[in-house]
Amino acid sequence: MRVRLSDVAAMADVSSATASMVLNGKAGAIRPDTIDRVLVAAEALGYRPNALARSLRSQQSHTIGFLSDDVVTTPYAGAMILGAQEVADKHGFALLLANVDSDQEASRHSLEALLDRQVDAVICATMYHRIIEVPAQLTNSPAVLLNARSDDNSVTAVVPDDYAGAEAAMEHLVAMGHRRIGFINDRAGNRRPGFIIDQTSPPAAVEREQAYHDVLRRHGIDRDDTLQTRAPSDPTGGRVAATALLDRPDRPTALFCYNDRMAAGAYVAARHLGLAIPEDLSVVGFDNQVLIAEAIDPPLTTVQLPHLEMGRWAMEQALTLLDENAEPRVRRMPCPLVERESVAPPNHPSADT
Amino acid sequence: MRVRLSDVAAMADVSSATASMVLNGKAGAIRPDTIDRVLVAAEALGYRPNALARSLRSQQSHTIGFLSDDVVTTPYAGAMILGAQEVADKHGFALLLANVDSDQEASRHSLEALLDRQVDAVICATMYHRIIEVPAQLTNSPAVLLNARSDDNSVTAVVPDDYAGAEAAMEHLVAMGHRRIGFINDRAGNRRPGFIIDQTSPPAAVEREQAYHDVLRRHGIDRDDTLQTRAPSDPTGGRVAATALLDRPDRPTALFCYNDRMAAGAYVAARHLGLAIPEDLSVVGFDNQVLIAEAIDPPLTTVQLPHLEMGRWAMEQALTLLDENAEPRVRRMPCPLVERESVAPPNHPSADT
DNA sequence: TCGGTTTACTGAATCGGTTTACTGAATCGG
DNA sequence: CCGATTCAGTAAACCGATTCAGTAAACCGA
Repeated sequence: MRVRLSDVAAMADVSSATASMVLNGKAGAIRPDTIDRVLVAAEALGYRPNALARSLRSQQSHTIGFLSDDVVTTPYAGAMILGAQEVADKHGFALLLANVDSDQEASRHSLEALLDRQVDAVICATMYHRIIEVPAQLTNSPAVLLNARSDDNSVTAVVPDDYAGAEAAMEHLVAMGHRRIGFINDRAGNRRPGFIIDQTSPPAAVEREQAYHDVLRRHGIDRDDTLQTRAPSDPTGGRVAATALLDRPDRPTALFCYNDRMAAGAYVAARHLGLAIPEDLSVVGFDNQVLIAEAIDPPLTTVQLPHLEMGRWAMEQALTLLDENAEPRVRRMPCPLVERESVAPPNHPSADT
Repeated sequence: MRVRLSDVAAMADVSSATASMVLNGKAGAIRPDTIDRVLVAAEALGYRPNALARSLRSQQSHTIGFLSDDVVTTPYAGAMILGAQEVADKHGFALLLANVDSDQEASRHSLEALLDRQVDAVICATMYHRIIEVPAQLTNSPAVLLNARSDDNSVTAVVPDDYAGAEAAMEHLVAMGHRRIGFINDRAGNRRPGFIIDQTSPPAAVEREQAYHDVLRRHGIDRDDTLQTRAPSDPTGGRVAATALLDRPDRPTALFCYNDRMAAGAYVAARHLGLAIPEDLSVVGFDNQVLIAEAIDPPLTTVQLPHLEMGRWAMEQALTLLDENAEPRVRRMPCPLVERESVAPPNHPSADT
């Protein structure tokens, strides 16, 4: 079997207590030559401590539970996990995965599987920016919400700053000279709840809409509600919505889309109407789904969701929660604008200013 | 703190040995009323066994290590993890994550972190179908390769059946009446090795090329090497390669692309040349990156990489390896053709048959 | 009534470490 | 030269379960 501490101790001719202290750097009162003997023996035998035994005694598993609500449907998960992973690794922690789905019972079970394994903390990630109800079982152990926050902000959380991201996108369009800017928002609804429950409409949609209006107002552009619409957040939804917005004389010169998939749909609509991007129509998306943004022509200017950074931050917080019990804080992570080639000054600047 | 088994035992007025047996269903020789007392006590106290202690004693952590070589860069990871997760969950196993990168030293360290935690088996996943050298540390514990296989097939592994997938794509094109079919393959090279080392050129590229030629030959279509080209596997590579293939009088009526990103590039090339898809040009991709396939117009017919199924299969194998030690086997998972709208019969059937 | 089984449980060892309290020897101050 | 420290290290308890060997009581047949 595996080499045990006692094997090392025997070889070095010391007690396992001594060997333990040496290998853990608590060798304050151990003679240098003894330390050497232990070190040499450990090396010779290729000793690796049994983390289970260590955790049991020290009541610290050096493991963080990562609970997420649907790994497969979005490619976002990877970035969040990687960010968390990266930080965990640097601190000698490992990530224990569990995923919850719409089945309440199964979800509780998954969470308990994590807790039973004595994870030191859990990171609770959602695939879309959400406001969730924190599972009761989580209140005992340190928890960080990732891409979600609790309704009362009583749990440390990190979410994308959708408002600022949308603001940047809109400011960019306005700076390019656009005055008539359409907004295709997500049609909220039929998000299946799950053990994690939406309490209000998705923050992303409301924040981006707010930013859309605020930027226009700030620049003295009159509100025109016919320029705003909602649709399912997929390419088809985007195409249909964009067609409605664009197929008229006073069409907007730019479109701000809820996400890149809808933006891709808007591209299709524009082409069918004979509108060239960016000459006749500028488009900005959201998410920076590189797969889409680089696959469509021209490459899409969009706003990045900082999944990697959020993952990192969440793990950093989780780890600090282990020593200090800090006040819960909610971090809004910036969403930088990623400029590609779908935005240009309008061909025929509208004259409403 | 947490409720321990001894707390339950005390409440039920039995020894912890008895409580243990009752709760583990080995209560063969325990009186029904005693069983009840224990059950009631456990329920009342909300007892949950400490998995660490249990694992230490039973020498089984009920945890599988999931080692992967780069979670973030591709959206494939999610599906593989989810598949593995799903099966693990069903059997009461959890997934412990680790990722390796190009840094050998760091990678060894990650793997050891898994092994130290006494994972019962390890699934070693790569983001691209590869032939890898299995890390020496893995030879002791059960291991399954996911989306990769070892050079000598001495380790159980599951890979996509790239040959059959490409065959299906080509047969589909031929069945639609195409005789002049272009093939844009991946330009192998500058794949950074890593602790996991490529030994030959990527299997996906060679298998798909083989299938391309075999299908043509099978249908008596003469080989025309000017219809085949290679490029970096991104949209730009696809666009450049497709332009070269299409911008000539005897252009192919269909294009088989190494992946969906290149196919998207081919769309761009076609449009610039005034070719309508699928009327003037049929296109088939590979990967079934839904994000791309549904975002471009028309939706892309492509071949699916069965990541979810491979993830499931790998975990199933890993779990069976725990009880029986079966012969290593290598499974080639089918890659189904996903028909969308980018394929149609050729406009002007070529006359070379 | 008595030896032998069964029944229904318990004590204690164990997994592989960590940590505390303690001890024998060396050292030191006076 | 003696009692008090310091030094270097060890025995044993402990983390929270599982499990084997053992035992007291009940039961059983002759």
